[in-house]
Amino acid sequence: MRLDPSAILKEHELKHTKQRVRVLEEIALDTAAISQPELEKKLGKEIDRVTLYRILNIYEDKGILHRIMDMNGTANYAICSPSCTEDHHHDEHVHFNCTSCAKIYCLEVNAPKVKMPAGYTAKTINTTAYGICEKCNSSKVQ
Amino acid sequence: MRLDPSAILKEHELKHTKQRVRVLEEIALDTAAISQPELEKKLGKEIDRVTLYRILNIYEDKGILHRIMDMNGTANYAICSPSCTEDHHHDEHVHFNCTSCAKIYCLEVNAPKVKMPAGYTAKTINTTAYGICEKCNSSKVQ
DNA sequence: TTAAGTGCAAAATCTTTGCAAATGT
DNA sequence: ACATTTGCAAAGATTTTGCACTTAA
Repeated sequence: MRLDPSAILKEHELKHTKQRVRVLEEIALDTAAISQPELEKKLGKEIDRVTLYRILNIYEDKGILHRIMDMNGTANYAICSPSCTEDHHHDEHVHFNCTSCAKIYCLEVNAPKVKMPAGYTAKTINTTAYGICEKCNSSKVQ
Repeated sequence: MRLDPSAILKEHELKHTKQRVRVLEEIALDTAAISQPELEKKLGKEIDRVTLYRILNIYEDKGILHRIMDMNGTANYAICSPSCTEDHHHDEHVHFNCTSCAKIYCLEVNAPKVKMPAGYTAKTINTTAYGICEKCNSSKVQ
């Protein structure tokens, strides 16, 4: 995964602080999206809870992270593809939400187009599959 | 929309109370899903906030309502199709979330199938389109 | 009659806001 | 040096829990 926290911050005209760098590092560790509670748990000693809220919000606004809500209404974050901008998130791939480990994966599969009924104009479409991920499937007790 | 609150309650072996009936009536008023805060606002004088939580949870467990999370992590509820059971919700149609009025519509369009990568087994797929709904489009100021 | 459901109070969480101190440019 | 960012405290909102009172069967 491409990741140079300093470059990303500079590119978006954000001040370079150790908290902001740590958040990006932590999120980049895994290809799956990470939930906010998980981030809190991992960074809780280094970063104040409120600061984490603010950093995640800024990152989402700037198009650095995209936010995926899971079934429970919990926010999950993943690094945006480089084509994401402040105005538009290109997260139109399929998400896979594992019902066993709760992780959300961004699959390399484009979301299929859907025909809208007359009068409805869709701007973005979000597709999320729920099931068992590869890791959980292979570690399954038979 | 099919709706006989008493019959639904009986069918699922739930006691018939006026609060439970009111919740079903209120949700059935609109074809769009209704958000929990909206329900609270409408029923707040008749039903305690805590009771509403409990009723909505039971209804979801029993397969009477299905819950759709919106972008903000707010729960929205719609009446399930009659084929929904306690074990499995058949809400595999497309949802349309209007970014103007915030309503969520259950469209009569089936969610397209998506091919999963090796190792991933999907149980259900959820597709949500974001955009402007028919009502908002037609009342739009030019 | 009695098991289940409701409402109220209160605890536990989660999220936002205000402000003084610390930090990056 | 100065504007921004952070951490803490506290307010606000949401969700859960416990328990006495009420209600449906």
